[in-house]
Amino acid sequence: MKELNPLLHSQLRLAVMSILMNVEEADFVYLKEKTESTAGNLSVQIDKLTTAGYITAEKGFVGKKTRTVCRITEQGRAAFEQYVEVLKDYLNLQ
Amino acid sequence: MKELNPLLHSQLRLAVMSILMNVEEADFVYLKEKTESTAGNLSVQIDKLTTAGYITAEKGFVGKKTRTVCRITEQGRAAFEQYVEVLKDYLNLQ
DNA sequence: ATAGTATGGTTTACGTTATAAACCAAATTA
DNA sequence: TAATTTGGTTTATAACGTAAACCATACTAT
Repeated sequence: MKELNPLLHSQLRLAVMSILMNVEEADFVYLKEKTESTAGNLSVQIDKLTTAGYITAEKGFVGKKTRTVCRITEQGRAAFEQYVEVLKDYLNLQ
Repeated sequence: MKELNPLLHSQLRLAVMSILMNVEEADFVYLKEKTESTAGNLSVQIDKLTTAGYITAEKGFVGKKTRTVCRITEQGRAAFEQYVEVLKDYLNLQ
């Protein structure tokens, strides 16, 4: 049985990646609402995904308010797809 | 997004459950080989699954050697299937 | 003006968890 | 009978997830 990428095998990080797989971009506030996570937890996990090169997080402004926009990278997309394939074995799917 | 049962969202415990979903029974040595885990780690995780009521672990003898035989319970089977359904959302499957 | 509150986060401290190392008893082999 | 193997359990540690505390700026009410 292959290893499950530990960076992705975490509920909140997986949720973030899952969302980013389906949208072009998502900001911090949206991710926080969708995942029902605390800001602190989300911040930490976004950092980890960013450091790994799985997502990008651009900090900008909309009017005078800060806004952090996240996007999945090609590397992140590949890692996610790979993770899904491995997980299918564990779940006895297809 | 629903919660991922934390008891199942662990590589080794998930591997054990996955195996036990497909066989009537499996002993400690077999699980250790299949999962490529250390005995200590496996022992701990089997305990947790047993305490949760997801598997049973019968300690017996074969000749003079001890042998721990594991089986999944109905509760464990249900929890696994439930976990798979929740996870499918995260993985964007079906 | 300024005190209070909301927004959009980051940093830090803590408890939990996974994991390996150390250990143990019994059986087998040299 | 000494050493090794087998089949595990217990314990110590490091990593991890999480929430609480915090910070800066913006907005609102007085």
